[in-house]
Amino acid sequence: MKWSQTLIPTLKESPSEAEIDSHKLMIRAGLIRRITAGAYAYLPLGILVLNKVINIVREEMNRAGAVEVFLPALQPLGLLEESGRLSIFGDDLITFEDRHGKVTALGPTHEEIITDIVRNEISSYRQLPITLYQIQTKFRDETRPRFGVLRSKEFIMKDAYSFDIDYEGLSKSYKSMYDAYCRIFDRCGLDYIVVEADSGAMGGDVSHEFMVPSHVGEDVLIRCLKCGYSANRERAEAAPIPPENHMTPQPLKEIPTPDKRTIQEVSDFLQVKPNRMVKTMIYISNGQPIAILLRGDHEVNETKLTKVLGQETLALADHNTIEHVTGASVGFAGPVGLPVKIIADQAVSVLCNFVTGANKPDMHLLNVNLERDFVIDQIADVRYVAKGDRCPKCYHEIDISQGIEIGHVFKLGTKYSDALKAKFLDATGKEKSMIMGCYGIGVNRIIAGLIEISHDENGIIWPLSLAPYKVIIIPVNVNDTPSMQMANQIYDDLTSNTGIEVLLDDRDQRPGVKFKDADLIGIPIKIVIGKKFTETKELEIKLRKSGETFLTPPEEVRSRLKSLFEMLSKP
RNA sequence: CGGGGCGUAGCGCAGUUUGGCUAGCGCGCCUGCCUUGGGAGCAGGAGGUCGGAGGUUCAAAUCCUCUCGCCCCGACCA
Repeated sequence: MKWSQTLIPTLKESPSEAEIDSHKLMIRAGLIRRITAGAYAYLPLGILVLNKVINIVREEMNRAGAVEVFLPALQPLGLLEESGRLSIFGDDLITFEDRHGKVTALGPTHEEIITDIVRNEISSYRQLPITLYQIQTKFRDETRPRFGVLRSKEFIMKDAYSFDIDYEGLSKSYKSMYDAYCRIFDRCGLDYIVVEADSGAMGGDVSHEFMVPSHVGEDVLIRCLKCGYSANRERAEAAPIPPENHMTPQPLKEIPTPDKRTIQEVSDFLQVKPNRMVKTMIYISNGQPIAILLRGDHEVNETKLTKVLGQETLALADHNTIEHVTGASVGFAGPVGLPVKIIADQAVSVLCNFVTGANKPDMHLLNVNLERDFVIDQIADVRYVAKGDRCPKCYHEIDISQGIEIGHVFKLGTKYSDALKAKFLDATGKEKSMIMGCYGIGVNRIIAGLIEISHDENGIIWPLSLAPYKVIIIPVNVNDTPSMQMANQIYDDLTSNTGIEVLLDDRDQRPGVKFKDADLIGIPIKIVIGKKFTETKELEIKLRKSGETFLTPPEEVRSRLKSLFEMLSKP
């Protein structure tokens, strides 16, 4: 491609709408333009990269034995109702009413559609297992789109669904997808880590997330840098905190704390550290109020709590309920004398002489102790891992960082096949639910994630595998006939004889402009035709990443490129 | 949805507090000259419903009301 014949609108200045590096660079390098909040147009350079990613994904899916389909963006609400996810997606679902008054959704994901197809078309174990996938735009009315294509209202996702006759088969399908994901992200040049995840709204049990560590990531990574334990925030566990056996219980004491409601306020007022305090949170579970005890510096993990309670519905109690249950306004709840079921987090169960609310207005209790002052119904792990916690496997201090979620695999089991009645007859003629797995990749996020970890002050640094063009030819002076002839000759040769994607910067711009633009758009290899060519007929081949330069006579360009490609392809 | 901010040329911004000539600046764009190894220089030029609607006023980018859009923090989120 010749620069003058395509559209690569680079910007010298950073657009004000962008906050993070990948977003800024995608706009400055002319990959994308925002059309409205959470929706982006991909310009010529952007779609070239997008297609590179898609091709890699498609190749690896096919290699893993998955079969491609293409599903509609339009979805009837009925299927979502049938699976019970209409209310779960709620306002995230983008819907509209058609001319007949029928309400239709823009698909946020496709479990229901694919399951509907499979239940209609597959009825025998002889047709299983099968894994179907598609690469398609998904729509979600995110409450707050941000960071460019990292969180947008429409985004491209590769989603795959496996159907097996038993759990052993599911494990094989899962493993096969998991391995394919590793190959995909490796080929894209991403540094990623795999974490244990909770399956959340998807249902099912086993789940892994593929994350690119990055300070702009919206997901939390809990890792042990010693033994390799890794999990996401919902899933991560900490080693139990050992009991404080050296402390002797002190007499219980009531103390006035006028208008001190939050842990921080009480902590400052009483000069007691938050980790010596216990907060009492009133939840409504199955219509009944229950109390959750947490250390003052810890946060409740509702995912874990839901599992402990075995309840589908769980919500914080409203202020009226709290006052009714505790006898005091919000901020003064405590376990002593509380007439409801009490679940204590493990970290609370090892404390002595702690501070709690007194269940009286403007009063707290000092030197509260378990057993002596109140009894609990259950000890459980219901909190998020916090700084200072230790690894549950090896007791090394745990590391908390952030990451961008680029892929997620789930073992779903029969959640959807039961709900949607996707059944088959096994070899003995018995009807069974299909065993499902689902596997997603955020295609746009791969691009943004890659840029986050691969750029410098001059712009993007593409790996060979994703680069929109592998080589850019820069004739320093387009008005110098010999240089231009040389540039065209190499361009024609590479384009027609090697299949290497080449961009020829034929613009009549000063060299500085062209070098800066080449760096900004991140082309891995530059071929510069300039002073050296005029003097000695040599071309300069320069690498974007390292800045290394090789002087090469024109007839050796192809062989030089070949060896450089080999070098750059190595991880 | 709560809090904060912004909307003036393709991009980045000043001007708005305290209303007042033809609405400015940098980058980009067009023409010419000159220049050609890291975002050159000179000269000339094009480009604006000041987000939109209504109002106050002799006069509105500026004040008032309504409205639309965008960004940030939080809540939310496979």
